[in-house]
Amino acid sequence: MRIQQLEYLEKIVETGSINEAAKQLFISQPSLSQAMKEMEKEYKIQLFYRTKLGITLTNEGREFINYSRGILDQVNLLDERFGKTTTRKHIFSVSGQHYAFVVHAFVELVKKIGQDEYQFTLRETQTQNVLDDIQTFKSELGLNDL
Amino acid sequence: MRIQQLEYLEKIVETGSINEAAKQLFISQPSLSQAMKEMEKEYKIQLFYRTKLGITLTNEGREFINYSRGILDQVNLLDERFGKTTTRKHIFSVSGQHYAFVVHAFVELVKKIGQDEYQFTLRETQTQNVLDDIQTFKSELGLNDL
DNA sequence: GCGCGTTACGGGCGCCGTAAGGATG
DNA sequence: CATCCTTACGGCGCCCGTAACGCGC
Repeated sequence: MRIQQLEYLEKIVETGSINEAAKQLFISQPSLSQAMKEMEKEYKIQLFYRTKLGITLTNEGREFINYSRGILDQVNLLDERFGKTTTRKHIFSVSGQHYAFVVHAFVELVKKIGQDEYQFTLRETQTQNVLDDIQTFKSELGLNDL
Repeated sequence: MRIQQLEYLEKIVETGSINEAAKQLFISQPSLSQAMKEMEKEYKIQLFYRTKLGITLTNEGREFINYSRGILDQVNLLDERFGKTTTRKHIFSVSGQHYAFVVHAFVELVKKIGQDEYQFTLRETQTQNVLDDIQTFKSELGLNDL
């Protein structure tokens, strides 16, 4: 079992959907699905009922995530004490309209640079908001189709 | 950070030596050394003072291992609840005199079979004890140079 | 057909082992 | 020179991404 898998699980429960969780975790949906399968196999339990409207936890799954949170809480304590997040990160933010190529390029950038030194933010909004974000220095980069 | 790395750290502290810990963990000493370096780099801390007589924890290292134990305790709770150890494992034990080739073959076996279904034990002792172990069914296999 | 999750498969990175190096008693 | 740890380097396994599939609305 990897700590990462537990974090994945948390996100899935939070969103109620493997698809949505995968987007927020910046990984592909099959990878996430497989990661959960691995844990289910490792502990020989079933975590979710898979339905067409996302997923719901089984009773075992509910119990499992309680233990999982105990672990993640301890991990967070360690990370906070030993400066995983204490060092102020540089910020790089992009505001733009919703286009697949924007999201894709942004994800690729995040993966290439890594999140050790930078805090990345992508804001998907409307034309005028993009202009405002740039004018107020809320984002470093704006994309419009004007 | 991997849970495995924390378990490695525990063993090193327990034995006071990277060399000895590596033997007990069935991994090579450089691998273990590298695993600790990775954590030190990840959190930008120094865990040990490396001396010729093994290692000793730094103050930061002492604090780190306290957090580490908090995590491992939670992990153990989960493992115990979800049957990592509950299913009784088959036992395969070997008693023999201390020979490098015996240790090597044993380790290779453990790696090949895996520790999911079997509980492996290697007893290194003297000729008579080997005979006793076999006679009392304490071990399944004995090796002597008679 | 669209949206959800799964299965199949190839590639790249990371962990481990072997070998060689450095330091200290 | 013996012991302990580190550095260098190659291989294999594992995780992820792309692609194709199954299934229900």
